[in-house]
Amino acid sequence: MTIETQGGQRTEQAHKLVAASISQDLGFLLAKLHAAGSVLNNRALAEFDLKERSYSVLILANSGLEPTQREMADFLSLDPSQIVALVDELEKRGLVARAPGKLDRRAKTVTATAKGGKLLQRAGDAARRAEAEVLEGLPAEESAQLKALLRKALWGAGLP
Amino acid sequence: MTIETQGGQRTEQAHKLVAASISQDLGFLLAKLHAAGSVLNNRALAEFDLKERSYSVLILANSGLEPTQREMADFLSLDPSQIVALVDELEKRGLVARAPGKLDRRAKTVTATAKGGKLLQRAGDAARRAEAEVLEGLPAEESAQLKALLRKALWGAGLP
DNA sequence: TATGGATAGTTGAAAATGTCAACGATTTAT
DNA sequence: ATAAATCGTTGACATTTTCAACTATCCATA
Repeated sequence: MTIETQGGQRTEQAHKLVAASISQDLGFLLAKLHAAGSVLNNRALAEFDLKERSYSVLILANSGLEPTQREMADFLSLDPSQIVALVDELEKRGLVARAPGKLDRRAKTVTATAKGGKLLQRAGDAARRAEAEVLEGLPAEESAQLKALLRKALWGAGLP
Repeated sequence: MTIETQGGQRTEQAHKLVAASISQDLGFLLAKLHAAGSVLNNRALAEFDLKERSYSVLILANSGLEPTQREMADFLSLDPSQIVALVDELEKRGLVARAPGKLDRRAKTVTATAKGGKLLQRAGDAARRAEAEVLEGLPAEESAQLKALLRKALWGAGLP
């Protein structure tokens, strides 16, 4: 993810437009790095028939936190109906299972199956390689710093 | 953009799922902060009948760099056909003008009109306020650091 | 404890976006 | 001169987003 190379192929020039003031705009920077990262992520995950979305759901399902679909929707900033579709697909493939909420029978918790956990392990490796590629312009310390700042912006100082 | 408040309305709980490992994933963090920011940005820009996209195009048109549509598409990570639609709309509103490229008559450069420049000034104020809101969890120095790291990840060390 | 109002998941339709192939006009390379 | 590539544009198609409605369940309270 820097200037001249990306996955081996030449992809984007150091652009004259970098000089424009929009290069100081947080939203633009987030969108652009996210767009670049999505390409690499989805490319890496395609091997496992996953996309960023389904990968996220699978991670949450495998977290041990027994999230409900609603919690996933809130956390992933997705509409509940999109979660339905994503979980449907993962469930059909035997990677996750729905269970009625223990406390609330309206809710359904989603947990990864053993098969889902195994797939996730391999997919996670690929995703981490893709992330490393996105961050290849930053030394390790700065990568960690970037992620820490993003977390702090989202959730404040206290949390993870 | 921290935990309990956003634009005055309560919006998202400090979520139990923050504990999941996906909170360490760059793509997820970028997507989530970008999603949160987009809501605020678009809300702020609606007053001027702009969205993030058209706002970006207007900024580039007003940069003095006389970008071509192709350059804009590359820089904004959009399909050229989307630029056509965005420029069409801004041109119809008298905010930008197309001109044939001086060197290359296939290309068209897009520049902001005086009217476009004025609107952009006001819209820019609103956008900056929205950005400040997204970054309210970070002290000024860390906000600057975050943006610097994003730029470095995108374009390497040398640039802006 | 029964009733009303909220909430979880689901479905389906409508709107907005993204992706891609084709075309004419031009440029660039041979 | 000709061939191959590039720019903007159009239109078709797929994917994603957004939203309203519906059932089942929960919660508050009269």
